[in-house]
Amino acid sequence: MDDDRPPPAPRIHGTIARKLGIEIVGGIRKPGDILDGEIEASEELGISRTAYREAIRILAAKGLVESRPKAGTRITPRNRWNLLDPDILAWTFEGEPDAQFIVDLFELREVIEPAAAAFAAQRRSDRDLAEMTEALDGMQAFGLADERGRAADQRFHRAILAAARNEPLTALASTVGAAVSWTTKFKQRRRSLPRDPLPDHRRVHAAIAAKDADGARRAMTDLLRLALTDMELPGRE
Amino acid sequence: MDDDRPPPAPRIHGTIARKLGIEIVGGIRKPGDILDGEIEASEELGISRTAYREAIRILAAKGLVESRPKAGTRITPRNRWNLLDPDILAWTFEGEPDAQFIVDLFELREVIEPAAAAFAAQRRSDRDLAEMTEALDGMQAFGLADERGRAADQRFHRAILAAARNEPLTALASTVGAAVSWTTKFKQRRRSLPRDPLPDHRRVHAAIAAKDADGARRAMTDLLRLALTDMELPGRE
DNA sequence: TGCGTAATATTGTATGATTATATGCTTGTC
DNA sequence: GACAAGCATATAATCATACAATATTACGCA
Repeated sequence: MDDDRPPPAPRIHGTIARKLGIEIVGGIRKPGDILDGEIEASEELGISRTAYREAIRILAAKGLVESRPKAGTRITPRNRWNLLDPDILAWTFEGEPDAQFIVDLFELREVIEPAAAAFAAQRRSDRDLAEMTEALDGMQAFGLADERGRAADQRFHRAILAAARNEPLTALASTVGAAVSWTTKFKQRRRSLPRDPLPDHRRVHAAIAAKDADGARRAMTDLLRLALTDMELPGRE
Repeated sequence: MDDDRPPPAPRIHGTIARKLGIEIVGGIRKPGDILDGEIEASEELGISRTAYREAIRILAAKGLVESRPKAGTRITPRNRWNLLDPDILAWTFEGEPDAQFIVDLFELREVIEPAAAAFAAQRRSDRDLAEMTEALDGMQAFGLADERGRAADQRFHRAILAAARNEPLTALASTVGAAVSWTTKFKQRRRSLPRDPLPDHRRVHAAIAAKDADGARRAMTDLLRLALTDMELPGRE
């Protein structure tokens, strides 16, 4: 089921798509803007028109741009963007994401993850639980200052979504993962790691292990609340 | 903010991407399968290699396939697919979606929409409310047997998500919309329209109008429960 | 049997030419 | 002066072909 195949080496079209994507979600290019023509743009980038066009196709597939003959390729309004697309999310955090966006993302997590934890408590297999345990141990062993520790953190949350046995829900894993990784990055930038997040995680784990759905839901809600307040972000409005 | 521009005329790469996409999500082509080489495939379809490649780029952007030199283009495992992508969702419902998938989608709605309704009750503008009112009137005027009535139904749910003032949440609108439209289609196929769904909707509307967050949450939960039981789908497992 | 190495099939990239499309202007009409 | 119809044209869409890069596979060697 897992694919241990190494990720393909980066190709030009992907590289360009990423570059343009970052510029778009980062606000350097705004909705309504019209990109340069294919010939001009590809020359400017020093690549062929073929590669450039394929990059545009990628962006169009994610709803970032829309191109039509004679009119050119223009950036679509934000509400047409597939904000939950893993690449778009990654590109968003490549730059300096809007504070409100992070708050929104956490709000979404507070909707998704407690429910997922409750489902997971009911439906988990022993293998799911083992995966969570392993991830938690990884967090403890390395700490969130270490890259491996952060990866374990993501693995924990991902394992819960997987254990919920709901495919569309699982598809949100990358969304959640993006928020998770940003959290710790953000906190470390502020040099404020006031609280050890591990006990919160252990409580969630224990509830899922005990197949206590309501407990898992509550524990996950607490975990998220605390994580958000730790970030000391401005509230809504 | 809305874009009243007519949708671009269908192009070849989009058409082919759609065709292949439907075959993939429909299970005709399975994860691990390797597609024919570019030259062979494009000849078979009667198109140029360029157009075929752009179609593949679209599918790759949505996580359906992955191509590498010498190895060919292969269909990725399901857990890599962006199931929430609007196109993938549409393609899924183009064929005969798995019953379990529909159940999962409703489960996701039961997580998302009640929370969205609660947020909407707190944050809605008068304009949001007017949009919901209009949509509801449209449902009543045309009924769900009419295409315009179904469109109004989707508009209602979309308006609630929009009123929740949370961008990532709003991005799930197409996901929810797909489930909404499928619901009525499914029910009508069974020739069973046992209950008028309008009162359920009115209750949600009233709670949001009154800025009653908890009431909105409950009303939406009820609405979804009833809609699901109406479909008479088999339960989990 | 294992490892290194090279042959080779396949995708990736580049270039140039042609076609189709919708825009925006121009013209004509009221 | 405003508006509608029609056309010229810029632009993306498609096609065709050639060449480069890459990773798999098979082969040969230790």
